Amino acid sequence: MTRSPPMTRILIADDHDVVRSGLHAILSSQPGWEIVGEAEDGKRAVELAAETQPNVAILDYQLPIMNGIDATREIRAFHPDTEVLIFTMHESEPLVRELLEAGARGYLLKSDARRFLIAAVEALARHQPFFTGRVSEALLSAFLANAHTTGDLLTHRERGVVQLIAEGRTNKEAAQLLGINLKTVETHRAAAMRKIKATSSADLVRYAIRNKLVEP
Amino acid sequence: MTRSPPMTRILIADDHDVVRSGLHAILSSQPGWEIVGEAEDGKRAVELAAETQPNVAILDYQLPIMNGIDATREIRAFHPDTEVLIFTMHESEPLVRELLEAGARGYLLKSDARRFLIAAVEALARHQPFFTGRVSEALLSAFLANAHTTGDLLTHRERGVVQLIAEGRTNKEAAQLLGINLKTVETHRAAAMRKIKATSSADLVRYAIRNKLVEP
DNA sequence: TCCGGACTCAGGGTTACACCCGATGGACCC
DNA sequence: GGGTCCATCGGGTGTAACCCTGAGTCCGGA
Repeated sequence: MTRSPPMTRILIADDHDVVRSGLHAILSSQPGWEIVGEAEDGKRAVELAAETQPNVAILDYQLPIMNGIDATREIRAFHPDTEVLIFTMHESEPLVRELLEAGARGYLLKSDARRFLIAAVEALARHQPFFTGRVSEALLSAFLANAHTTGDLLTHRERGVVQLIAEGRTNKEAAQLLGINLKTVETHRAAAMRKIKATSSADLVRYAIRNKLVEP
Repeated sequence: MTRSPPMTRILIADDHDVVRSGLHAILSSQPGWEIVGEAEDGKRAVELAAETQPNVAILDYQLPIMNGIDATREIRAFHPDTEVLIFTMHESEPLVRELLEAGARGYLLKSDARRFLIAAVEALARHQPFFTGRVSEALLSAFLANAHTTGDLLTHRERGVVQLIAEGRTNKEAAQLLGINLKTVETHRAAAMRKIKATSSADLVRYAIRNKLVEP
């Protein structure tokens, strides 16, 4: 079943189907490239990555249910051979830091897609980093040199909980989606609210929007 | 040069080339449909509309240089036969009002693209309105009938309550600030959430941010 | 090897909110 | 002068959220 030139297997995750169509159209025209899955939220992306074992996973940063950072972490944890290309609208350096820490090795702005998408996937398939915008490999090496410049930001779990709450989920729903106990969600939520100095759920939602965890 | 079945001539304007690729892939597979131009900003969209005289212009709302509303106005002013389909990420009622006023007759959410794009273009090509999401033809006719009754979905009191809640106040605090009873606040809040179809406080906060009642 | 942080879960209590029912008074309008 | 909408207020009930404390596992760094 395997062919002599190894296929580049690609997974696409974006909540807008027109973007998925666009990526599909651009990528599938390349010889030797194959779209092995399309997901519309982060949770499904992780599942599909487990099923299809792609070489490159192209993830929108703003994904429902599970954001791009957490999805990257999950994918990289269980399938280190899968390289993750983050595909996003915005440029934010704290964001990039967290993404690199999570294991992403590519960062492509949507406005650069047509020019650099092919090159980005080629680079990732060779396990080389690829960046557009102000992000550069220098940032990567500088980042990897001095590790823990991350301030008192939220932990992975806390961020995931905050996102779900900001999307309108109740604590109980978040617990079900994350597969953990309600009490654990309450703990993470309280810790997050303490860290970001939020005194109400509305504060938490506004924080999530400012930090692009969810869309307004 | 003209063919017996009249072609549907389509103009695409979106600042993300991957979205343009997606639209192109979906639309050009339809028999009798032709993409006559692609623009990446609003100014270019107006120029291309003048050159190519499309039947349907698909405009992203968030366009560089000239936004979707102004582009719609220009296109409709000089080429009333060109119907405008607004293609956007978000749903915002004041936005829709302005767009309808500017002359757009279609409103399609990007998340609904694959399901409804074909139907939307078909409708527009027949000079019929098309909407997805909470927008409906009823809104259009009601809007065109009496401009000011749909003026604002929420009443003054409801909007004030929504704003305070989105700022992080509790119902009780809002009642004290407004000098009314807690039960009254609960009534207004419930009415507002019903009207804006919010099922959680987070939905309400995001609505308030979208409509600029509060800062993120 | 010890220590701290992250993640997990739990009990028990108080408060706030959601949802159901109801009502009154006033303004506007045909 | 009777709709219609808005704004105001109330009772009752159940659920969810919030607050505090404690405590176990696991992992990586000093």
